[in-house]
Amino acid sequence: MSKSKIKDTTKISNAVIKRLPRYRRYLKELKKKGVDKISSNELSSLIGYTASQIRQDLNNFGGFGQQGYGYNVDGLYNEISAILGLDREYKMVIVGAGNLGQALANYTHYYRAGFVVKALFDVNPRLVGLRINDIDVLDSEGLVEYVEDNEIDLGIICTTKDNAQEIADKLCFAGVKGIWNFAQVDLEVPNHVALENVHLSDSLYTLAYKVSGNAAQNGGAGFEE
Amino acid sequence: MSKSKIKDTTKISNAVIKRLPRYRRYLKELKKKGVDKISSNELSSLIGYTASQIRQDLNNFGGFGQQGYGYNVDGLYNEISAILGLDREYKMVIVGAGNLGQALANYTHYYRAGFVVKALFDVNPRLVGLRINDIDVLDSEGLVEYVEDNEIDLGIICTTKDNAQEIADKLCFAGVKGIWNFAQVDLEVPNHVALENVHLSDSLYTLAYKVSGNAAQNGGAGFEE
DNA sequence: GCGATTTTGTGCGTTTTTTAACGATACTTA
DNA sequence: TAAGTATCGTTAAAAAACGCACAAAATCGC
Ligand SMILES: NC(=O)c1ccc[n+]([C@@H]2O[C@H](COP(=O)([O-])OP(=O)(O)OC[C@H]3O[C@@H](n4cnc5c(N)ncnc54)[C@H](O)[C@@H]3O)[C@@H](O)[C@H]2O)c1
Ligand SMILES: NC(=O)c1ccc[n+]([C@@H]2O[C@H](COP(=O)([O-])OP(=O)(O)OC[C@H]3O[C@@H](n4cnc5c(N)ncnc54)[C@H](O)[C@@H]3O)[C@@H](O)[C@H]2O)c1
Repeated sequence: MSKSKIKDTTKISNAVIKRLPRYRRYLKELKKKGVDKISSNELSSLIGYTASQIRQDLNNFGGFGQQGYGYNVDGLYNEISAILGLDREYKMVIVGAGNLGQALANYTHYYRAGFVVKALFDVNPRLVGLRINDIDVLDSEGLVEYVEDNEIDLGIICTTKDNAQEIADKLCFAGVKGIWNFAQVDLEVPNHVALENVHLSDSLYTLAYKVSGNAAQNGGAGFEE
Repeated sequence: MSKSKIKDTTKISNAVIKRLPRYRRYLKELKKKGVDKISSNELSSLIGYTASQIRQDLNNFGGFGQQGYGYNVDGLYNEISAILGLDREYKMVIVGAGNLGQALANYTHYYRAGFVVKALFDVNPRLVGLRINDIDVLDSEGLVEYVEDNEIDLGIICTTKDNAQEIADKLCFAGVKGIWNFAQVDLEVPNHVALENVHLSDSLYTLAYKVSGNAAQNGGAGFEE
């Protein structure tokens, strides 16, 4: 499927990466609708990025399209999935079995996408021992050992912000490859560990800014980011 | 406090706005520690943005600092809070009282910050009638009327993606000023309604990208975004 | 099978964003 | 109070991101 042309994908800008999941979402919809092929122009009017940007984004990874034809929906979907690393399974633990930790554990879609929550961890003895969506809540004393023994790939931090750095340190020590952080704090992790923050409050405050008189109104079609 | 110099804040770039909540978080910490003043250089080594960028960002809104001194922590915190629109109260409803809707309703910090959840809405009769964190779960039949009657400012969408656009339409019709969307879909809203998306899956997939071999490693101190 | 048409991949100019440099200004201390 | 120092606000330069335009290549219709 992919051409033999070798691209250096080691320094793709963050802006490009952030758009990939969005491409994938639209391609998934198109697949579901039974659409076989799509041109950058058609994609553009769906997604809201310029056709030029779409072509340029995709070309960072390889020539997935064909002149005069466009892109094969199924093929492109698979390529992007592979680029994102979604063609494998990720073992995860959630640390902090409170509101958010439980909500994530109950969310079944990730499992289907290859993200498997193996265990939850908490310090609260009233939570330890529970089963949430068939996943055990374990005592966080055993976190490091569990992560090591079960070769956990990703740690999800859903504790209060005061404990987050400590948890992150433990997770990194135990060998996770990435951390998905929901605590409202910026964590320090070693270079070889990936970090993705979900700062919900920051997002809400951004919304407040847009709503309050200070901000310019969205002039366009409701796309952003 | 603020100088009389008039700035045109109607076309501040999104990149700047996204950094404001982060400035505010660090200033809050400094306040808590009893720090009175801070220079752009000191802030830089805390936050990880260049001192130059910090000064330029802040200058978009006014000259909050003083030469030879720096910035007054308390004053700057208040200025940024005001810019973000956090010096008022927002009335909110959550549509979709599932995992995520309940997690948000249970989260008490937003209340303190002026974001008050007035009601949850759901179609599921088994959820309607419940009280979550002292907030009623109402039948979503009455959504439009409730939003109109109670002058709700913001709608939070926590339903499945298939219903999200319909809910958004109702919320907009009923007069909300902004929508915080957690459904994995890009919504269309009128120009005068602000929209902020939290695409959790996109964030997770970005993490997968960074973890998978494709990505370049984070060369620095663990800061990003 | 061939010409008209479509559409990509890509070089290049433009815009946006970030970083650097520095004069102006206010603080600090002796 | 005045010299010296710290630090901002701002302008200029550099870098990054984006969009335009077009040649090359493949498709599609006849
Ligand atoms: N719930 C939300 O809507 C929301 C919104 C914005 C931000 N957040 C952030 O997400 C994080 C979690 O939020 P939440 O609402 O689930 O909080 P929560 O209080 O419901 O849950 C936190 C859980 O972490 C556990 N915990 C604390 N220290 C721990 C440790 N050292 N090891 C293991 N477990 C530990 C607690 O026992 C608790 O069960 C917080 O940092 C919060 O600021 C949540
Ligand atoms: N929970 C997570 O961890 C998670 C992660 C990523 C994305 N999301 C997204 O967030 C959204 C909510 O997730 P969730 O886990 O809370 O799902 P959920 O299924 O637990 O809750 C959805 C709720 O919405 C209600 N609902 C459906 N249609 C409605 C309508 N028309 N009006 C009012 N209520 C309606 C349902 O009855 C249900 O209670 C989904 O779009 C999901 O894709 C959730």
